[in-house]
Amino acid sequence: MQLLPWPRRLRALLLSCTDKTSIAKVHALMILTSTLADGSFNARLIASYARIGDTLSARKVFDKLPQRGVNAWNAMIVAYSRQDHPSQVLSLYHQMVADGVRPDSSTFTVAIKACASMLDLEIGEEIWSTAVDCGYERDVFVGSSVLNLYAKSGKMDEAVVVFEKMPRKDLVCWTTMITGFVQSGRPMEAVEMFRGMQHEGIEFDGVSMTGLVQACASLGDLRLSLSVHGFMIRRGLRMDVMVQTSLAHMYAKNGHLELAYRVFDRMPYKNAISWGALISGFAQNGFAGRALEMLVEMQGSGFEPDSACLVSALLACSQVGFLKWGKSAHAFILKRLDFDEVLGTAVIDMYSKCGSLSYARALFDQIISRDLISWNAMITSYGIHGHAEEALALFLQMTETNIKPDHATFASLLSAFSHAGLVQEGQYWFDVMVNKYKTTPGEKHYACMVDLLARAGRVEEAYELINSVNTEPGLAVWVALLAGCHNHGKSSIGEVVAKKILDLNPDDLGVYALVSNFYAMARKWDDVADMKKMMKQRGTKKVPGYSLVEVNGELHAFLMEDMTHQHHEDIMQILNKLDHDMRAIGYVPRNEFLLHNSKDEHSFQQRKFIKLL
DNA sequence: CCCGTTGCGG
Repeated sequence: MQLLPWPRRLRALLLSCTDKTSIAKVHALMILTSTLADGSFNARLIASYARIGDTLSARKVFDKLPQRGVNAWNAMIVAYSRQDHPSQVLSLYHQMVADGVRPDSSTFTVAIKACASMLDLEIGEEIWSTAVDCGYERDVFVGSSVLNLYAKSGKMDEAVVVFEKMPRKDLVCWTTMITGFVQSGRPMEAVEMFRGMQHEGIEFDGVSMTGLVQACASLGDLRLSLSVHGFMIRRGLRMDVMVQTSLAHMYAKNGHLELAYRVFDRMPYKNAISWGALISGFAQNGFAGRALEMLVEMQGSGFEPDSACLVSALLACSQVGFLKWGKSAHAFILKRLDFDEVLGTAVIDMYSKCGSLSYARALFDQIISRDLISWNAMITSYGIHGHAEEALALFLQMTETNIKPDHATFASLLSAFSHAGLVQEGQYWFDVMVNKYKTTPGEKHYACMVDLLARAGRVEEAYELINSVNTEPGLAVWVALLAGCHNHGKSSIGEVVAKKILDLNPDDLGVYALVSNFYAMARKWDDVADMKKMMKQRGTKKVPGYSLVEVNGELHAFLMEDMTHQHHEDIMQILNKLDHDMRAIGYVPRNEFLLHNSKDEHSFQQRKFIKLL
């Protein structure tokens, strides 16, 4: 065997080390031979410790070095970056600059990546400008890192400026732009970027394809999705877990659950995220039972659900008011997972939607990590349950934190006032929102205000409010106004509004029921007949509304004219008694809301639904 | 030669 000269043997030895003891032996050898003083070798030793995840030993070597070259600094910085410690990366970067060591391409790349992961645009831009001063403006690595910094900060227009100035754009640069556009909610531009990359003759890989698939997912265009899927099969792309999971999610998110399941079922290797893609798909498309079933199946297959899976499961429980399962999901989280903002908010939302407002509030007060959406969820909960004073109290408490209310916060607050019928308060806070918080009111806010005024019978004022806005209001606003017209006998405005609603051609049966009831109130019998006809046509295509009640951990579903419940007789008896008692204290039922159509088909679909649970 | 892009959730 031919002996290599000492330094080269050391390098080969270090590369072959896979555990701490063998690295320590080479380390000792380096001390003996004084090789540690060599800037390129001490960096390799640090990198070796870092590669096996032993950042602490790497740091010990680093700290003991008599003088540190750029490679030693880089090795240590990369070690922290690998361990996902961006703040350590930045602190070392600053120390290095203070020590008078000139950073290189690798240093800038990793330092800017650290800023991107901490969403610190300001420091990132500062480092970028230092990099430009040091002559790295045209560097692909530094450049792609900067693209990612802008992308993660939601500044895609700035990213485009940098991107277009880059003399050489490689696969990673294009991919960063594609995923950046997707994450900024601009999927169309992501698709255009992919086309641009193809046009430049740069071959795609699994990562860039994942970006394109995510773009398809958020566009929700089935034809595009299918053609992209076909394209990757034709081009023989190696399908790894990530690509397949993103494909399954693309179909699942847009309600094509059979297609999603087909992709999922054929995956040779699955992980918790793949399961999560399917569970969220079922939950978000109203298949609560299937979502929960999959969570159980997942555990049966030996996978530990992660926090995203539980968020979807909680959403499923919220939708059907399944408190028993929601509670066990909560218990699972306490036992196995850490509460973050998302998970905490999902549990709060579940308790609230399952009727346990006090549990929701107790949890809200208890969890440490609360962000904007957590506050919004809690304020919404009070609003839904009709507690406008509590909603306002919470809002005021929120203004004392450093979390700033956004458009959704005000939408929740205004909706709380509208549910409670507090007109003056609603108007006051609408004014505060516009003038103090400089929040431009959107569709939702106008819908709340119109609802608020219309419920109070101030239909003309509501109508004026709509007309004072430049943009054409959407369905929700008109519906709120028409409900007011119906309840307060305002025929003339109502007729205009009803026509607006019908022009929008909504696919919600309840909306047609409202229009029909309005016409009945206005004694427009021909229009009532038209509405009934239209509802009958559309009604057969839609699953009807139903109520779910949980008793002792079991869900019971109820829908019109369905007599399949095992305690049907008893329930009817109690309902009749309640109806009698209510009438006795002055309740007048509003029968015009009742619909009678295609009961047999509905009952059948309902039974199918119950089976899924 | 190292460094940059990477799938599910409120």
